[in-house]
Amino acid sequence: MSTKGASSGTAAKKRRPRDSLSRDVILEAAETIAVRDGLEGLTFAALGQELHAHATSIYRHFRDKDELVLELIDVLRAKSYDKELTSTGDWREDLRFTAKAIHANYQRYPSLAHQMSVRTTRRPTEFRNVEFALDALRRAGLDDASAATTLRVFGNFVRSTSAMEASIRALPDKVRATDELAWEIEYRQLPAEEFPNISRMSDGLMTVGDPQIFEEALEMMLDAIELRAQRQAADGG
Amino acid sequence: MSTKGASSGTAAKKRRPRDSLSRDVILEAAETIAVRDGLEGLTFAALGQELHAHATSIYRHFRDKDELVLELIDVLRAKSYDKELTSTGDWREDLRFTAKAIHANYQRYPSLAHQMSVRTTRRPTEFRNVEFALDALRRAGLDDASAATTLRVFGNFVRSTSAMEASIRALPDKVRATDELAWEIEYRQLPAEEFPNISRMSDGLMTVGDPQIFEEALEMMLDAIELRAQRQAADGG
DNA sequence: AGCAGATAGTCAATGGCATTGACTTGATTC
DNA sequence: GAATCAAGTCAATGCCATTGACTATCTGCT
Repeated sequence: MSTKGASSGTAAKKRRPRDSLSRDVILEAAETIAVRDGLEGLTFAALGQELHAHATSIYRHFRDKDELVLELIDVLRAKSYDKELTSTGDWREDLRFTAKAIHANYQRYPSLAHQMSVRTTRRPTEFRNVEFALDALRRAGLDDASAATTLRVFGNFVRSTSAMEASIRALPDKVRATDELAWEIEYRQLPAEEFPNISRMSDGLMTVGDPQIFEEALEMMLDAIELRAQRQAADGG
Repeated sequence: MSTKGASSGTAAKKRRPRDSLSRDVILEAAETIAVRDGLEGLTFAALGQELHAHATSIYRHFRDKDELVLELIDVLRAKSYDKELTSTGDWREDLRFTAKAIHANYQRYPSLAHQMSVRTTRRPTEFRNVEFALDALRRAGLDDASAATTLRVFGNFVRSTSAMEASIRALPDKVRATDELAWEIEYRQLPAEEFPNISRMSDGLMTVGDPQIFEEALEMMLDAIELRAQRQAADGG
């Protein structure tokens, strides 16, 4: 009944119905691919296939790939942690919460993490988080100027550390294996006299992707913030 | 005289003399290009041109681009900070020194920084730095286990923060401008009642590439290490 | 109803890129 | 001085983003 007869028979090439494509539809497909194949798999060709559309149709909705990826990142963030953001009253707990949310989001999409950390730092959609964190820092006892500086320090720390951890996870297994092998081989040849510390602590140094590291680092950062606040209180009083 | 007569006349295509290519020669050319055009400009074609050789000749010396880049990174690091590494006796100063050396190196080659942070973490060539840092941490008062953990925390922190700062610097100007514009526009529309902290501290929040951030973060990390050592001493005694 | 224009999908082509396999050349060795 | 083998070269492949021309299809207008 519809336009071009042969829609029933043997896999006829159909033109996608008009207006069936949109930013949202495309972003959904992009997410599917990104989750399945990572950023490397996210090509216009793959997108076209996923959408049963011609690859270049996407250009009707996004200027270029960068625009698409950036918006995908925003979508994914919104999904993960723009929801509930209510203070517990404990500034440490509040900062810990935001940090872990970012960290978790980066680990969920490892191959996007680097872009997230580098392009996302000043997105308008983050105002709410910035306000929340600033409030926590004020409650920690920092004055306005220190809170602003510390926010940037803390934000950079959380983002960059999370991104690096994720990026290492996102490396192809083969690459990681090769990298580790190179280390192993030379490690065994280290003279204990020249490298006493390494020799003594060898076990503690090997694991790299350990999620424990982030937790430890986070607590240390929070300690440092607390210390800074104490010093400021001492100065002021 | 030489082989194929016409070497004098109008720009004859010469074959590169045998054995005139080597890993070192290629890496030197790679460095030239990387400094001039960044990692994006470092292609086999560009390399070929720089070397007056056919692009694919390089495959006789490196398995693939990854191998080349990785070795380039190693060369650059060796140049920057494998030289002098003598303790000042002050553990804080020693850790600060290594951190700043890494940071400086990353900023010198911004487009390589991300790879440096992700691929370099366990290179055999870093044993000397690891040993040095571990020694400093022991002198700070940490026991073996804590020193090992803290080293990883500190190393991750330094590398990732430095890499992120560099990566942002390495973004094309156009991209950065666009990103900042988006923020600016929405920023002006924020209701001060809903975002009191942001509104009050606006000035302190705008600058992103500020090198001050790294310094602040570093001192905070060192504070945290000191605190940890103090706690450990208190526990033990 | 029928036409004009615009919008959204499609298609074919381009140019950049890494990588591969077949070739050539020249030095070394017997 | 012929065989050999490594090191340069060349042509081709395949993946990728991006562009400009083409073509349906929907909208509103008369």
